[in-house]
Amino acid sequence: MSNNRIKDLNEFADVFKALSNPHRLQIFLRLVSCCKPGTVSYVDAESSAYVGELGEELGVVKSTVSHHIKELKRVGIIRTERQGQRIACWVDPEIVEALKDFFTR
Amino acid sequence: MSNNRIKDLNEFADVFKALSNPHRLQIFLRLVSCCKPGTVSYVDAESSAYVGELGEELGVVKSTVSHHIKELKRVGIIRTERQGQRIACWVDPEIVEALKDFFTR
DNA sequence: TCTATTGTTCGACATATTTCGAACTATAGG
DNA sequence: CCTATAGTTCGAAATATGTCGAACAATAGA
Repeated sequence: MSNNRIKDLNEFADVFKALSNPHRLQIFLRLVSCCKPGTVSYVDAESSAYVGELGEELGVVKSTVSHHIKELKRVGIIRTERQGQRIACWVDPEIVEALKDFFTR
Repeated sequence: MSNNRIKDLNEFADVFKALSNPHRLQIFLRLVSCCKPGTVSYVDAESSAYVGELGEELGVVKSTVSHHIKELKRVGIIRTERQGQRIACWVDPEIVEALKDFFTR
């Protein structure tokens, strides 16, 4: 099925769209530091951030941050987990690998 | 100047935006095969394509292809050169390197 | 249970994007 | 000089995106 190719194409297009907004790209860069080998699935203060923090850093209101987080999550760039009152966010290391591979060939 | 960071950020955001449209991403993938070492700045039938060809492959009218090509060019993803009546297009190998580096760290 | 904190959802609005077709420009070849 | 081919520019229309503020939901702690 060459349908797979189209699916892949559109999925990558979606990922790039998610990264095409400066605020979302900033969120990505802020979070991506956790993707060193060894911290892969471990979430702590340095490898993740809370929605509120991200909003302050970006200078946008929380509803907008929430919207961006949702989009980044939808396309598989970040993962989230509730920790008490707050939601921790981190980049999925697999997507970074996939993107690296995408440009390596 | 940490202004550089913002400039970089917005430039990368622009590149991702250019790749976020499925038609433009298809053009990129169609052209990127030329980025093997050795064909770096050489434009020939296999490493480039003409605007008209790309349009047929995508199923969009030429004015739309022209628009997409212009955008891909604006952000530095592709380069073009007139060859007689036609315009040859190819991916700038440097941007592929930059993108690879972007996801490697 | 009441309150403060944190985040989500929703509606509204302004702006940007994608695409088309028509008109225009550039080049090659009689 | 005329004509065909290839591409660009422009204007219009439909759709998508980014952002805010208000209202709502979940959690922790007194």
